[in-house]
Amino acid sequence: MYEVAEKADVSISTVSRVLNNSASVKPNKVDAVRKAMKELNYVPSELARGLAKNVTKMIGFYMPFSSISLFDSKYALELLRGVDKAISTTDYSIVILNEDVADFKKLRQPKFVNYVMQNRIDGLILNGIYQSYESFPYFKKLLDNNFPIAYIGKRVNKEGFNVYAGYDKYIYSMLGEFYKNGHRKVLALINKGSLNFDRFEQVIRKFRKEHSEYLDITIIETNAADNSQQLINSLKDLILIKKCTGIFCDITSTISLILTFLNLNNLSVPKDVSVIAIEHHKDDCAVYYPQINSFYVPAYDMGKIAAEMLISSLRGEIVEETSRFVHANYINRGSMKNVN
Amino acid sequence: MYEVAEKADVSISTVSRVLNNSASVKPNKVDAVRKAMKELNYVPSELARGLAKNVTKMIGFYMPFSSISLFDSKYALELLRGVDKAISTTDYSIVILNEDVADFKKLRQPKFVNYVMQNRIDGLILNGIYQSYESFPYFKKLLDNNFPIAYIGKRVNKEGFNVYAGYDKYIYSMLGEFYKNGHRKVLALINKGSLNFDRFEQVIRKFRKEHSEYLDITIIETNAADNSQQLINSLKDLILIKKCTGIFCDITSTISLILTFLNLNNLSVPKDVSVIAIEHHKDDCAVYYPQINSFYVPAYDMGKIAAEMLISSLRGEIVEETSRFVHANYINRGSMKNVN
DNA sequence: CTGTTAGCGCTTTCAA
DNA sequence: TTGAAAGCGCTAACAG
Repeated sequence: MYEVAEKADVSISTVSRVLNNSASVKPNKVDAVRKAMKELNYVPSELARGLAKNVTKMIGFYMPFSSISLFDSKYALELLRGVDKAISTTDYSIVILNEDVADFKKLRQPKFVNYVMQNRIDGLILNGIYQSYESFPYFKKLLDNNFPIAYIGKRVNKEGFNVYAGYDKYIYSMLGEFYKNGHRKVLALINKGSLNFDRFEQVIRKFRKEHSEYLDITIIETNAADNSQQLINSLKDLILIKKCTGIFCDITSTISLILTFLNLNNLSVPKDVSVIAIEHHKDDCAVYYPQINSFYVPAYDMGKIAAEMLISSLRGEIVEETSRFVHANYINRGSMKNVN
Repeated sequence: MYEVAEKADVSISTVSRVLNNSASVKPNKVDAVRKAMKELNYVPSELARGLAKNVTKMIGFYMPFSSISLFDSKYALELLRGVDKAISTTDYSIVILNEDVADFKKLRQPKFVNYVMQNRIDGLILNGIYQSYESFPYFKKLLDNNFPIAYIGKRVNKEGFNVYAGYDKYIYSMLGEFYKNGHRKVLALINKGSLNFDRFEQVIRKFRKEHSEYLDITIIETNAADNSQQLINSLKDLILIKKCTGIFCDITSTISLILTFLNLNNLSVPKDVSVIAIEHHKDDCAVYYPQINSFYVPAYDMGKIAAEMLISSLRGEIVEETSRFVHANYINRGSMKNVN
């Protein structure tokens, strides 16, 4: 910077002003500075800038740890892909605030808290904190202090920005699909990392309360890392013996296995078993044979929207809608049979 | 920091020394400082530290842009997952240096160059630069300047660290599998984002030179974002009309479609068509029905190894092996038939 | 072993 | 419209 100032025959303050458009500078000096910057191949240090301005041009992306890592979840990745899309056109970058479980125990507070306190990030994008009792209080505090946060999930506060797809709502609709098509015994495969176990059960209770006939739902927790043998055994029990006529999968990664299993047992979809899944990427469930009905939860869009709201507000623009709902569309591909 | 110094009744240098273990400090003072830090809930600013020490505790992850984004590629994500695994147990974080194509044109140099020049990252993990003629020169220059880099791909220099799976080698083996099982007309589906198009053709040329009978390989470029109709048309041409007896997929995402297509046309694997794919995640090809043979390229391990080498060297440890080869295992699941 | 002091590279009053 | 100077929060000689 000194060199630039020298070469352009001005003071470093003027260089700074040119860099930031922060005050009026005589056009000829502006040109001189620009020229000098070019010739010297000058790149300002964001670090020093950050120190002076308390700004880092970094956005943290955090998910509370669970049995699975951020990168093990297709949903999280779709979210991140959307965030990345929005961020990559700006001068901000994404920092992955992924957390080791051991770390958490040592620090006794989520990684994102440290990053905020150290002024290493200007804003935060969070997912799933609602479901994490360890992280939630810290999140709430940051929110109360008006730290710029966009989170994916139900709104919890007046502060911050959020995007949500209404999990309770589309799960309820899903149950409704089975119910109205006459299914009364359904198997639900819930991924262990999804953190939504409790909410799922809640929705079931609500659904039962509001419907006359009993909907028998057996929940199996699946684990991406697990050996598939365990799942196969469950399928044997519940499909072959208990005769469930419907299957719900909350992630797509188990679908192949299910279809293979049914195939091997001479059962077909939807003739013998109806299937509904959640897809976080459009048409992920259309690649199977047969194609599978799904609720499409547009994680990519959600991440993108969250990031866009955050960036806008960071730039000082006013964001009118601080809470955004995205609809989870039900896509009928013929894997649901009416058994009445 | 001042407050801590005051509270502990020492100077800020002593606080700094305690923080960094940089010099011997009297135990009782150490305790006093530690205590003051706790009480004040003091968190040192990595930013200021970085400015003074020229260190940021950040590792950049970069892939040259191509038709697809980093987050659209399963391979890249597996890599990143491995990197994350290694990084998450350290005090470093990953910065995603994803690039917008428009950005690149504006800056006229890859994003990672700016990050290095701005001292925003301490090290760099790169993938696929070998195949990118735009990024390669910059990469080479950084390497020559001994900037800490670990890259995935063929070794190009004495400097830096690299991990490679030997693309040419396992592609050659793959061709060999088809050849020795009597296949002479094979369809190869190459993902457009993989950047490996040229290398693939090179390997074919080499293979043909070294084998007496002609291996007829038709390459189709697939595009993850594309409508699948185009691929189906190609399959009709090449499988139904040209009667290719083998299919090679370099990514798993097209497998479902292929199996569905074959199924609809009353063709079965491996009776009518033999299939080999590349899987970047263990047993990804085992979920299909029937299961598909694959070369397992352990992207997760590769990312992990790259990150580990980089971190070790950043910590000042000496890394003896600066180049690591990981073997791509061929897994036979019965989707290859001998047609002799 | 410890305090003083001069930076790291930039921003931002404050005067001029 | 511009320059001088005082920081941002920390580290690293240097001197004692």
